[in-house]
Amino acid sequence: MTGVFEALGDATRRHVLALLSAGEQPAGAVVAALQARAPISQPAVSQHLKVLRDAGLVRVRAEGTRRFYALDDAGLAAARAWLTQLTDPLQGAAQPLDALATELARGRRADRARTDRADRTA
Amino acid sequence: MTGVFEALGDATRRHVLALLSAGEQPAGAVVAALQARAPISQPAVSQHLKVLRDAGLVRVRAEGTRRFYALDDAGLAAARAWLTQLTDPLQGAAQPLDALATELARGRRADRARTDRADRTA
DNA sequence: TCCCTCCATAAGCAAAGACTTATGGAGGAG
DNA sequence: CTCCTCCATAAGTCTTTGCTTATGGAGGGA
Repeated sequence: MTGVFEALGDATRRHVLALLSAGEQPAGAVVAALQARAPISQPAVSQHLKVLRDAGLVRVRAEGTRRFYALDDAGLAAARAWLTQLTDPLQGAAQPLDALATELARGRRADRARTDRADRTA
Repeated sequence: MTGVFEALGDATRRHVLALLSAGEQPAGAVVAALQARAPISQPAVSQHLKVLRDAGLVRVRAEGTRRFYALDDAGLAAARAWLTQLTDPLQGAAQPLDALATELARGRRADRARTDRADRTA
């Protein structure tokens, strides 16, 4: 949970998150997607994924030799909560409900997720 | 509007935003508050305020020789919107309403030092 | 077994950025 | 006008960090 905004501060990492918003993906797919946009090496992407992991913004699931990355609501909810609290000081109680709602939405989408294009504003 | 998350990526700048969440403050007060925490020079704070300004996270109001800084919902709403869109792709239409709601809350709080707030995201 | 693919870590480098001191303009008080 | 306070910008230093190439472990297929 440390360094959530530090992790979000990099455009490449935000692009990774946007990619994963389309659903769970193996590290190799993330590398390929980023390289389709700008030249970047595999280790560089791996390092970015580590930062996102340490920040609690993504989580990994190992399957054979592949590592599947997906968004993690732990960090995302933390970031949203901090921003919300900035303007709405006592929104603390409503936060868990909001987190639950987005979690449900994410899980639903993850089921039918496919190799769509994902190019959100970064 | 460019560089919202880059601006949020620095802990000192986030501390400035937290300070301003208590209400509008002159630059000098921000400097004093930060120096009460860790040694930092006045120009350093001024540079941080510039970054926040360029990111649309704060706005300035000149009064005599003082510059009063306050939170700006332009950047804050943009950040929240990006995070929300990451997990809830279809929330695009509801976003403006949310921004309006927090804007109203902010304005109300600015009038009175302390206020109570309820509901939203039922 | 050997090899090949997938991915993470190590080490070094170069660009970005956060900090410093020095300076100067703008506005109020005397 | 003169001085003094408040604040922003300039210039330079030093740390941070994002990138590279090199390497090696883990797992699957032959």
